[in-house]
Amino acid sequence: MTQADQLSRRERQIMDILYRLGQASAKDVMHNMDDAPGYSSVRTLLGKLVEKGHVDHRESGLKYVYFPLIAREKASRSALGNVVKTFFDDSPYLAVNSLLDMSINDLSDQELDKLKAMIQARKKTQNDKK
Amino acid sequence: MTQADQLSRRERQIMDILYRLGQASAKDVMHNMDDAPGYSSVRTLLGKLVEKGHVDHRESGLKYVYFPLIAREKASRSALGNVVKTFFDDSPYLAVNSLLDMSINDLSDQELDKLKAMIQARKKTQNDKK
DNA sequence: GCAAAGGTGTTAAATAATTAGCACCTGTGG
DNA sequence: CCACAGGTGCTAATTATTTAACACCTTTGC
Repeated sequence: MTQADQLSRRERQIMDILYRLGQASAKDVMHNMDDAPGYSSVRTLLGKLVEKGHVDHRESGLKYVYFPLIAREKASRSALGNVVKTFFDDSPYLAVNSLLDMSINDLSDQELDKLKAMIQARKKTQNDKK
Repeated sequence: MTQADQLSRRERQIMDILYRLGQASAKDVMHNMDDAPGYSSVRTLLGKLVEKGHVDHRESGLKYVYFPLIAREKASRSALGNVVKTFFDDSPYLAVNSLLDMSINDLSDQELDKLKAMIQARKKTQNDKK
């Protein structure tokens, strides 16, 4: 059972915002929801996430700033893995394929070169192991 | 606001299963949840998803088989896009990078070759446009 | 024919999520 | 000094989600 499966609708929404921003005050979170509830509600939700251990907060001047407790990178792997499993028959190849396809206009020549080099390196590694 | 933001915890869980399996009976769905509620509950949830227009069903012999109404490919793009936005600063490059990195052992030499070729083709297209 | 198995539709209850309200505390500017 | 702005903690009510139960219908095997 995955992590996100434990969270309610609003809780996930907020976690995503925290991962996107890195950290955020209650007000920040509210302003980043396009169907935001009241300020008070957002605060309650954040408190619940702290209770559940998904989020922590520190004082920043007069207010609190909240941030995820699971590192962004780890969470990103998990999220990516779920998408691959759910929509790409657990095949990273198909996922990369689709990702390249849908972002054809967002990738610079330079980035494409780097990806090519990275793939080449992977091949080398595999061959070494044989 | 994304599609999944409208669904409750259980509803998303079920949608994911339907996308993973392509189609499924209520019993199939239940057996694919590792924290499954009762059979009756699953049926209610499925009914709600039908009501909301996310899912349809057809008779298959004696029972119903449910399937998502939004095509898998479209949904996959959306899901992938969300992950890129949430965890990779909206950069497809970083996402592909990470995906290659975490699945190094799952990609065959052949697949790596195909990806390389695909990237090469993308570069060509870009150059042609200039 | 008829009981058992395995579906369905519908309804109602319990639980969880979501929202808002109020009292309080702390700097800030006049 | 004191009112105001902008936070916080806590509590309560509403609403949505989640769950289960019951009555019924259809096929299957004896």
